[in-house]
Amino acid sequence: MNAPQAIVKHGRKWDQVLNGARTVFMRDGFEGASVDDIVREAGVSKATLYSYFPDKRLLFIEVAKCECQAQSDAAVAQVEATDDVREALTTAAKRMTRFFMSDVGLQVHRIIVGESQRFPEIGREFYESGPARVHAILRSFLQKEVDRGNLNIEDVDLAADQFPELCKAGLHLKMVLGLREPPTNEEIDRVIDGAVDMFLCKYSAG
Amino acid sequence: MNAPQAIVKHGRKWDQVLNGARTVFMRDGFEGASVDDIVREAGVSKATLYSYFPDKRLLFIEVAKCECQAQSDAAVAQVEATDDVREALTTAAKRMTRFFMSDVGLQVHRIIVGESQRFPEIGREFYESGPARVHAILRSFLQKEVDRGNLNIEDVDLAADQFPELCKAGLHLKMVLGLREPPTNEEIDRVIDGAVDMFLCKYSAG
DNA sequence: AAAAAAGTGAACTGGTCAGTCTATATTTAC
DNA sequence: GTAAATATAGACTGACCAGTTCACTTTTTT
Repeated sequence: MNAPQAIVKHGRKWDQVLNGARTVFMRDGFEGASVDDIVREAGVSKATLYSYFPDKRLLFIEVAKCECQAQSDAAVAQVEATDDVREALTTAAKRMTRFFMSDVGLQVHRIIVGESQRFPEIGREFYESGPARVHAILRSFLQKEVDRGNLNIEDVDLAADQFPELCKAGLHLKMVLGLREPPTNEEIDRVIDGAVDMFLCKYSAG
Repeated sequence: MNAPQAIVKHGRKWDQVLNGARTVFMRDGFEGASVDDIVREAGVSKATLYSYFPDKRLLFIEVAKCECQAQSDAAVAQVEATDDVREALTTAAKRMTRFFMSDVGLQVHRIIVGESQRFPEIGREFYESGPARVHAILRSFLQKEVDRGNLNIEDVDLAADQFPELCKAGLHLKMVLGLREPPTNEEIDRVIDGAVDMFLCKYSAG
């Protein structure tokens, strides 16, 4: 029964630490989370946590990177699988918007923005593993459609920046600040359709 | 010489306290600013500060409200003075974008977003005195142009949300996270023109 | 089963900080 | 000129918290 356990690069409690940290950081924010809370939640000793991570900040960066990569991968997967441009954009917008409005998405955004002053590398890691990936994928999708003659875009880079902003349209800021209930599906559709309509109005070929 | 000093609603040192607080909060953020730093900067004793404000949080709210009102008043003034729609929108966009990218605008945004979890009323006060005012003014301007027949907008509320988002277009997030230099005037114009073009492409009458 | 690796718990250090208090001084109002 | 209001310095309290250390236990490897 020498089942070849996947190489455990970090010792038995690595996952516990990371899961506990994710739970507490997402609940209490960076400053609000105490390391003692995290080890309690993780069911792990403080010494163990500090044997994995040199300090609280790097632990948080690890958590944020994992969340971001997972979510941004999911958000843009199979956008390129669709032939119809409107349909592809609508799908992408749906995924993006849902993530923007999700509890995890909002909380990561709050913490990253709040801490980016004190710890600039947090901001960079987040940007690279989240928004930058979305931008790159969107950019290459748009370029492909331009080459195919389906879209007519002078400044593809700008267009790839505009589309995600349109998907936020007022909702995102209000949610980030905790000023409203999560939007209904109808509200999300209204924003998404508005975004796609406006985007295609400007950039449709012909 | 009984010069009728303007009614000092708050004692002689009120302004000193507020100015010192603004300086330190803008430099160090909310958590990063210690009350001792603030009284030192303000040239005032700790007891004096606490005679004006019951706690640090309310002091910060006062500072943030002042900044926001001043800035959002300036940002939308005289938008309605122009007859040409494109010109009016371009002017509004310029003001908004400049504020979004200014040191004060970025820092207020960072602090508010970071602290809105712990102190929800901070988020509300900020929203009411900033974004909500911009939205209201923009909304009424757009409605007026619709009534005049210059614009054709089904959902004026949505449109008034879309326009400010378009003015951010990638730049804002990068600036908030400290990932780039302030944009040049050319970069700002590129974003603004892109925003106005797209907006009018969708909503121009006729 | 023995050795090596990983984990434990709890106490401890050194530091920070919000908010209070007191006895004293200065400014303003009458 | 006197009383009331306002301001002062800074010590103090009580709490919190990141990160260390150490003697001890459990798990894994061989």
